[in-house]
Amino acid sequence: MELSLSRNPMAKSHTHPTLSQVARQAGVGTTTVSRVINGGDHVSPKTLAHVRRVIETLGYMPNQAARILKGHRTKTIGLVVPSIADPFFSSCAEAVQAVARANDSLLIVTVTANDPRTEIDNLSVLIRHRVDGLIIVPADSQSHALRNLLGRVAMPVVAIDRPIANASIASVVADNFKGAMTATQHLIDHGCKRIVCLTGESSLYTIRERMNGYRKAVEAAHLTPIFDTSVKDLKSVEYAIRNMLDGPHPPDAIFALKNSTTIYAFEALQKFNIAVPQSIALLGFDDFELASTVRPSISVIEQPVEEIGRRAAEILFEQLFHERESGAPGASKPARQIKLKTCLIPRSSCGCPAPTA
Amino acid sequence: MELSLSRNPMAKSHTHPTLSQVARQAGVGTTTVSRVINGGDHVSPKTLAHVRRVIETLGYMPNQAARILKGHRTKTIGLVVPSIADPFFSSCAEAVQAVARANDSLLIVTVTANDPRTEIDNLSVLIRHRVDGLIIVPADSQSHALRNLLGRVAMPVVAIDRPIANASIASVVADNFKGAMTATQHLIDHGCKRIVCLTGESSLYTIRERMNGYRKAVEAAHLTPIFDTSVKDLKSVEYAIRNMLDGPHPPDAIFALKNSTTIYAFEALQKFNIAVPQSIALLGFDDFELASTVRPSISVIEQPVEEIGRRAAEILFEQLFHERESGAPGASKPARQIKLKTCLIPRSSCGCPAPTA
DNA sequence: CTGTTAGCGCTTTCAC
DNA sequence: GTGAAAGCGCTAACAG
Repeated sequence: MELSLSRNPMAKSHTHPTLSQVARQAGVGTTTVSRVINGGDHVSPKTLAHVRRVIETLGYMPNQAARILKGHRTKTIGLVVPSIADPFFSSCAEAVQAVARANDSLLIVTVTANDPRTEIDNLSVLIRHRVDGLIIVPADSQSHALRNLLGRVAMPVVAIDRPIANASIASVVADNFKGAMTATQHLIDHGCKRIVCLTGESSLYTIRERMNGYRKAVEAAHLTPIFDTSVKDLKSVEYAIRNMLDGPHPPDAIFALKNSTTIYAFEALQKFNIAVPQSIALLGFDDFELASTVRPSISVIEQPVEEIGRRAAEILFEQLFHERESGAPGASKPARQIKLKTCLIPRSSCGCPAPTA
Repeated sequence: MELSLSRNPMAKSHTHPTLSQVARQAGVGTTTVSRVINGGDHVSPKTLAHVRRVIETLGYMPNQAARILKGHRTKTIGLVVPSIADPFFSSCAEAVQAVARANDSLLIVTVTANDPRTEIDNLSVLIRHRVDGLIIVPADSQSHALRNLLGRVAMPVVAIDRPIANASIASVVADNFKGAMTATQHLIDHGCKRIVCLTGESSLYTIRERMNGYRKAVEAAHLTPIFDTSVKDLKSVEYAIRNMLDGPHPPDAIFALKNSTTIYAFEALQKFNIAVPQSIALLGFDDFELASTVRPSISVIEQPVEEIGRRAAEILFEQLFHERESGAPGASKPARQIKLKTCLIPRSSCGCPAPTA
């Protein structure tokens, strides 16, 4: 130990001051400093003030890592999403971060691009960092590897947007099935008979659920389900629509199962000069910013995006809380599986009168 | 020490296994295990395989905190933004996280809602967590408190979107001034004489820069700058436009300085049945998803969003790298101040022919 | 190749 | 009220 250091603030200037440096500088024991930074109980007002001043002077900031090592929480939670740039997930993320902050925790975000490998990688990094809990949008609801990893890990996890099959892991998702059913029924109520369902990435849980909801409603009305799972980008949507138009039985409605598909369909319809909703009605799953601004305005099924993120985070911190209380990893109650209601927003593209708002 | 524990994997099941548990279980020293998890050099293939197996069995994951304590990097960087839900910042965030990942680091995101208090709070939490570096969108470019905090902190920082005044802190921003000038000039080239500039939050650095660019171009053409700094939401924009329309000298063009303002203006114009661009041309700063889909499509100045995030992150890791090399906190070179080019995307609303794309 | 040992910065008994 | 000392899980000399 070179005592000279303690007197010279410049010496290790590029390194953070430590608690013991503060202690030495203040002429007190490390315990006292520790007490001061943890609320200052059981410290005489005088020492308290003095130590605080030294802390201020040195610009001391406690090193979280050291605390963690003593077995405490890291005050961080991990959020694993397919993409941050996607408005759906970024809104979720915003909500999650708000709850995290309210619980005095930080949010670490990683993105998977829906790749299971990347997902596992991200998770293991987060586990190494000992995040207190995890919120995850599973790339593959069925993944074995994922279920195993999560199963053996000693921390609360909640899945959002897509549940994790067969796992006792809490989840918060939108009611995709019912939402799609409502949407389809609405189109049927408008008198549509040939409703085409444009899916996109039909391997995803959410899309499959929506497909099922659509099928259910269509069949209940004794109509024929018509799927197009080939669509992917603007080009493919244009191609698909062009084909239908030229076919023997052109559709009278399009139900698009995701945001981007809805927009592509809208653009294609616009390009082909098809009157919406007169010739073909359009309804999309998931709301988006300018849906009400374009002409005609686009009717959609809205998901409670922000609520999904918020609820998930709340459940996570609840679990964290119980875990602390009961010592055990609180697998006590069966994991909550929450399904949030969606909401039909009728605008013009389905045939409803334009909202006066 | 209760030796019994070491033999019984169930004993502390809800706690992560430690390196020494692995060592004991494998019948080797801790150093060996440490070597194994750090690449496995200088370990006999046999021991290596054996230890790996034990690690696998126990589901051991190294505790980052302990490593950090040994003076190593935390492999985390902090990103402090006004909001994650905002497409601009979420795109930045996505880019930053990509670079972080490429550098084997995690991204911690916190949001300030442009509140200086919250900003300082967030920063100090991040510093406690000893993030390796910081990327920040300063709420207030002028803030003293911010400059001080950042100045004394022992880690690289780069500001994005808005620089930090008077501070030797690297920054990556768009060339707002030139972008606005180009935009205004373009409107002038279209023959516009009375170009109204709708600002919104005129206290922000970016907005002020854009205002200056607008003024410069307008004055160069011997026209009169017309600002409306009052606009805030759809209502206020409608009100402002209504007023101008009813006034003695209605404008022939609107230059909106931010995304939401552009959209509000578009909606107001639509609502009042003003022909765009024939009666009033419209040009916005910052591109947005459906700008090309609405009718008329909206011309905008596009910012290299993704590049801003990427460059900032790259600079950060560069600094991190140099810091490690030279030991010193690498304030060697003067901080880089990067200004990225913007780009005019002419669509219909300014009077240009609709792009054929 | 492998193990022993001394801390990293902090919290926490347990004495004083 | 206050401090000494023992670790938390890991890495890094330094011996064998």
